[in-house]
Amino acid sequence: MNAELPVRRGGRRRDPATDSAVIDAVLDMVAAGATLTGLSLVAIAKQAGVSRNSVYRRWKTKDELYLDVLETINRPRPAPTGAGTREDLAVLLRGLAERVVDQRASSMLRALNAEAATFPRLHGRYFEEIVAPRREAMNDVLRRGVERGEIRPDVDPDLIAELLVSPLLARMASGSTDRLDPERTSRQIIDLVLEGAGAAPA
Amino acid sequence: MNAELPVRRGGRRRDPATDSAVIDAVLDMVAAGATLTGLSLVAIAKQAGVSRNSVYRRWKTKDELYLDVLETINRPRPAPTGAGTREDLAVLLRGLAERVVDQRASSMLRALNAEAATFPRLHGRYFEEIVAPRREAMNDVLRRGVERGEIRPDVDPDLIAELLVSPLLARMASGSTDRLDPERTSRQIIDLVLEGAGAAPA
Amino acid sequence: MNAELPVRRGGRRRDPATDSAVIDAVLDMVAAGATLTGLSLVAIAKQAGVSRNSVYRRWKTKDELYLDVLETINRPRPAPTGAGTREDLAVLLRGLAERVVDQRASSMLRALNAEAATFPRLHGRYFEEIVAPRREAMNDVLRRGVERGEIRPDVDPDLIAELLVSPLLARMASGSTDRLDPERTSRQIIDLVLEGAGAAPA
Amino acid sequence: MNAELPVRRGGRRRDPATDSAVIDAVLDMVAAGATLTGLSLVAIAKQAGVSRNSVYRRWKTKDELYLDVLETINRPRPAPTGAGTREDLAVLLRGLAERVVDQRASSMLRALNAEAATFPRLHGRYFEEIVAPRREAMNDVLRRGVERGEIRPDVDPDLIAELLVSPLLARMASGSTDRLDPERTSRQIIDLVLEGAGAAPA
DNA sequence: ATATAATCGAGACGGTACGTCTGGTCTTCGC
DNA sequence: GCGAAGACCAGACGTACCGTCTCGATTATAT
Repeated sequence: MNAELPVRRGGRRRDPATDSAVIDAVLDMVAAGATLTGLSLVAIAKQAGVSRNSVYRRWKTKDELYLDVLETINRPRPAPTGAGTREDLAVLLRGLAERVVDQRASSMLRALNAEAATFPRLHGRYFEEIVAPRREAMNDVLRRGVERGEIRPDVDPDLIAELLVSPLLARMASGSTDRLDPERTSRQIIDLVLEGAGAAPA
Repeated sequence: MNAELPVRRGGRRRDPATDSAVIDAVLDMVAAGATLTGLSLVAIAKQAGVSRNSVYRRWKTKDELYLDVLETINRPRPAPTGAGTREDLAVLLRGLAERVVDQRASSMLRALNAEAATFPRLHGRYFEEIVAPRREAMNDVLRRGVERGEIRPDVDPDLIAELLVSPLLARMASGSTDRLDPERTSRQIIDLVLEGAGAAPA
Repeated sequence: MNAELPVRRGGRRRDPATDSAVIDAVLDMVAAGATLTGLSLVAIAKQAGVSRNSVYRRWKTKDELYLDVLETINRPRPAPTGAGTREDLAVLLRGLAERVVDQRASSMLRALNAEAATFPRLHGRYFEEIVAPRREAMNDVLRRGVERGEIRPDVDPDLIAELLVSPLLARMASGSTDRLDPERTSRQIIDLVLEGAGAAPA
Repeated sequence: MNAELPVRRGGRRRDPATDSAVIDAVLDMVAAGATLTGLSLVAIAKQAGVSRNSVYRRWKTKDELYLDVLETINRPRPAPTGAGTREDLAVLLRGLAERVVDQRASSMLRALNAEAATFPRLHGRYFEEIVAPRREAMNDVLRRGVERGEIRPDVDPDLIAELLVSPLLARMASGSTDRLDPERTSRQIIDLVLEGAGAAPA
């Protein structure tokens, strides 16, 4: 897990509980309002109930540590069933919504977005490993939707995708994830985007 | 502007250029990636080319200073013309998009959202003075749209509003405001939300 | 007093009490058994009741600080009256003995001798400014003694000097300065060195 | 040699080379300018090319280790021949001078004197086992000298002893043992102390 | 032969101290 | 009075080291 494992030639083993205690501490503190730059390995160690030494031994910089934290966040993404466009979109949006509802995960991601400039490597990794695959999956579903005749072929699919995920992303960014029921909200968004808000001209 | 003005009995006058230099410094540093908690009055003074003393004389805390910075951000909001729903929405969205494109303003707001927990007073003010009025205006337009028969009456208007503004808010949050043409993007969003992405059943 | 004084263009003045508090702290701690290498500016600051900052502002290294401490030790050396060899020697030895009796001074010098290798510059200064002049004075007195016919001309004067001062130096080195009466002990040493311990062959 | 040897029921034997390597390391480092408090078992282990474990297994504290080091220093003391006072004194002083010339031994003793307060037990042992017997021997010789009519009976023998040994002790304390020829210097000191530096009144 | 037992090097661990840096306050100077 | 310079205390940070504990490998004794 840690970037740089020394060659094992003997000596005491690292306590695996320390790793998770530290990562938990990071998530808790960020969820409590800390910024990524504001956090220090020292403060994290204190919160984790671990000696500074043990933290610095594992991660030289905050960057490396946050990478491992990100790894923890990156849960397996849901696979669309292929039953139908509406259902496939629901699977994807529900997956996103569930992450948004997870206070610790969404706080971490919000912080990462806000401080992307300070942690370019971290932000890049986040994009490649978390954002990109999900965006790709969404595109696949939309493409199949067009083939099936369920999605208008004359609209930029990227725009459709943006319309679908932005409400959830915006909530994550603003932290207003209180009254968010993943299942219900996903459905509502999909229905509205597919059918449109405009009144049918009689 | 400043919370506490001393009784003027003589002596040198405060240099008004100092005020704007400091506020500019804050906006520049936040746009450059600084967090609100991470900034210190000392660092700000250095960046503004002003003595620490001059900053502390004007603002006791970061909170007070940021309030004044926020004031600067809060440009007059555009008034819908009333010509038609589609046009009115375009006016509102264009106003939002223009703010999103402004690097310094959008960085400040992104930071404020990310650290809302740390600056509750500030965040409250931001909500009351910037978010609420615009949300109200949007609701007005949608209500009139329903009355005019241009907006479906069977859908929660809050959800429609959310769909309309979220793409721009999400871009602000993620900082990807590069290829954002306020006029064009606003139109695209409105069109898609009103007409829907689903193919009409033949 | 301190090596590097900044150009004064304004700003708060350094508190002179801090200087002496720190120097006192050093003397006290060394007298209490601390070694020169063992002492840290941090510990000294704590003992002096002063912030670390204030210490580091004045002295960059322990070396510089100890130089100033040494300055304090270097009290004016007594001048022989010229009345007679025995009396002149008494003046010099009494001066040395008094310094040996001073716990703080003698502890400092003992420490300095023990760690000469670690503080070569410091030890050099000590030798030049404290040891050398006194050694010179002793030589002058002995030379005059030879001229007056009060000191044997056939013995190396350096050896005589060494015999005179070593008992006091040895006591300083071993720290056994308890029962040392400067006046009485000086006399005894001089008497014995001049007259010899050997029984006159009848 | 080491305080606490485990009951032997099997297992690997301790490498005797380790003991001497460690003790050598201590003597070398002290001779190189280290203080007794400044040395740590860790640093000693590194210098000795031995694992920390092996050091701590043998000595719990620096105190215990230094005791063993002291043991090494304590070479057999020379026995006066009884041929004559002058010769007996020469034997004793030569023994002392030889120890003073030994860089490692004299550095160790100088350090021990400088830090006597920190290592009272160690210093006590040093006094009892090294200083006291030699001082006693010196007193014996002087007492016999008085009986033989070679030493003035009207002078405190302790003062005579002090005069004899102090030049060598002072050199040890100051580290100036370069140009010290044990044989020659001992003779010179004895001659001068016995015959005195004062010119015989014609 | 095969337990048993101690040594040894490597290294994790908590604790402590160090020197640096920065933040906010206070004090002095010059305009 | 204002702005600039800087002293001052408090506190955090990252590093380094110390003494202890834990582990695998090795080496010797005892069964």
